[in-house]
Amino acid sequence: MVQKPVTSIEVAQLAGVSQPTVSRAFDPEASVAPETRARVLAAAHKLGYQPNVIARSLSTQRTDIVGLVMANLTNSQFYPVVLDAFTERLQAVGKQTLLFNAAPDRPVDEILPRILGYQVDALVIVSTTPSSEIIDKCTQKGTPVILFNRFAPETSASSICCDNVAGGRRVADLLLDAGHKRIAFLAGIASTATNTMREKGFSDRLQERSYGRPLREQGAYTYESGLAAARRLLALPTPPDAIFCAADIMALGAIDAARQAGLSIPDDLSIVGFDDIPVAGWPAYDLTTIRQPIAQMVATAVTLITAAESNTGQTHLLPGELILRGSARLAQEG
Amino acid sequence: MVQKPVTSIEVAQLAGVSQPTVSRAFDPEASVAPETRARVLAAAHKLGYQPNVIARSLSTQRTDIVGLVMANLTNSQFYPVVLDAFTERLQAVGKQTLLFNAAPDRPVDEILPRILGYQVDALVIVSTTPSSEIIDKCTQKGTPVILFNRFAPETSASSICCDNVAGGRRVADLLLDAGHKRIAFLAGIASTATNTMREKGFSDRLQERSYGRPLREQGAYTYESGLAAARRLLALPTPPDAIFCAADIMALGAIDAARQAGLSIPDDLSIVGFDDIPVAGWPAYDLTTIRQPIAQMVATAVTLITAAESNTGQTHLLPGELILRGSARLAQEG
DNA sequence: TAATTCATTGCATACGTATGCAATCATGTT
DNA sequence: AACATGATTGCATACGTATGCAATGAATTA
Repeated sequence: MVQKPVTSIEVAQLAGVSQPTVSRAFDPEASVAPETRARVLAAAHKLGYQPNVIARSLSTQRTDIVGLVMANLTNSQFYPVVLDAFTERLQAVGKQTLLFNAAPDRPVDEILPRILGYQVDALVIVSTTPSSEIIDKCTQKGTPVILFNRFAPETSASSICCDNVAGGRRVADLLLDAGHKRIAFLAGIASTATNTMREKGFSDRLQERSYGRPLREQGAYTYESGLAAARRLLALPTPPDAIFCAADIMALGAIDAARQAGLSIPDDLSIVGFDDIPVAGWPAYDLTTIRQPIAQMVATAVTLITAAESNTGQTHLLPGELILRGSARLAQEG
Repeated sequence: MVQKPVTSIEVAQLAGVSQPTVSRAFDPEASVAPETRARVLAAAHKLGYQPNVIARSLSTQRTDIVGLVMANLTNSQFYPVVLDAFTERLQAVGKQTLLFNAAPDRPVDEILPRILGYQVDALVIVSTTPSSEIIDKCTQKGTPVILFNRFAPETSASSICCDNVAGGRRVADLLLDAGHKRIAFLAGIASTATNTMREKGFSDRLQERSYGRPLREQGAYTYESGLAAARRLLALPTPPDAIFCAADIMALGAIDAARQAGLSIPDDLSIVGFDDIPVAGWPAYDLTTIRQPIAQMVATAVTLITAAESNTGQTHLLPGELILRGSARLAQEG
């Protein structure tokens, strides 16, 4: 038997107060006599009353819901970690996460209006870039847009990124310092900002140190694509002695490709990734990589969300950290 | 500059109709003259009007939001796949996902009331079991509760499970048929239903075929725990020649432990997992396992959610599928 | 003691949409 | 031609909570 929902009115009747007083009793800031509040809360508990957040939202014009748009949940092994961090941080500040799955084949622009219908307090978009028009539409409606690991320079959206350029440069130095002579870049999807920036930092630094252009193979941010691209590289007449992969998940594929080819890592081939997903630390892979500072990135995002002032259009660049493991040769000491 | 939100009233004025007519124009079932609807939709488009789902919910008593409580998002590699499937299926039927992170150290019971405040249409609880009291409280309030991969027999919650017992039995047959003589079970967290059922099916079938009790080591549904537990097993005076792991993620750790011990898989040691997470199919692991039918499980859950009648307390048991790969020896032919 | 201040509470109403009911009008029926 | 039928539409109101404002009463001050 479904009982009809308990409202603040019934609590008010039981406690012998008015409905607004019940409302105020649940607001820590409100001015309510201590014994009144106690009486109301007791009545609420007795009736099993739970404030209706939906109704409150209608009145306050705030939902405490953050829309989170995410693609690639399954394959990346990176975004589950991001999602975990987001939900936890948001819950900690009393906000909830409305999750939207951006199917890879459909443009984000289609689902954003639906999300706006839920009156989310903010919109975090991970690993996809909506059109500038739709971003500005959201902002005009008062919904701040935060891009995670993407850029949209000419828009009103804020961006939070790992410093991909610096990371790429750091890897270039690592490989050159170790004395590598045939260096390759295994690219992620070419149109993504993460790939562009990482490749740019990597190539620029190689050129600065007069190495020239690295070999290049195209991957697609999946294990399988990394495996296949690495095989192509290793089948070259003169295969590379070091591969920088635009993401860990592809680096894992590259490691397996190298092992299948009978190569020893890092003696025959150094492999470096980017992200530091959990598997990268497993002894089976022991992948040298650039760690994205997920905790700080998420913390920054949550700060932007909770900040009263609408700080739009900012870009926050957080430094990655080189994690030295066993998959890449190091410079000879002494 | 934040423009004030567009409401159905303004659309009505522009279209020259009443507010209720605007509301009806957005309801495909409602009786509205075609040209009226066209005029309203045109006005809505012109103003950038998007129905306020929150306000609608207050009126209809339905939010089209499904609460999804999830633990272990990061470590399992299994639940991201489930989450992906859920959000996609729910979006396909016009529902959204409000995601709650059940921190491992905090009981689910604490966050359920908060979720109820959002008036979710249904509550899906994955990989955690709330108390019976709180389940019944939800059901009484009209919120159906669906447990995913958990049981709560004496409650009003529905359960959707892979047939873990049958899966465990199937693995027992596989290992016995292959002629294994020293069989071990690497357990997940002992209090979970998944572990209990898998172990029960496995042990029962072993006994039915008069093998006796398997060796047993305790894991915790993480890679590291699988690695450590497998090491303990392999350090025994007479180590096992086959290990059934309660979850793939632990099986991966077990494989790495075996390799580090210099063992060859499956010649020296067969390893079988459960779940069929993406990594299980990678050539580096090539793990024989029982695949959980995630798509069907999620489809069943969504059917329960969308079904008009409140079908509570049912248990849906879906069969897993044995995926034969290279990590387990097979019976000799002929 | 009278005046002032402040805390507490209730009243009235707003938030944006959906829906039962009645009113209107066009169409078809006898 | 009078009437029945059915499709559209508007009116009034409900959904549950929050908040500006006024009213009340107690406490403080002169």
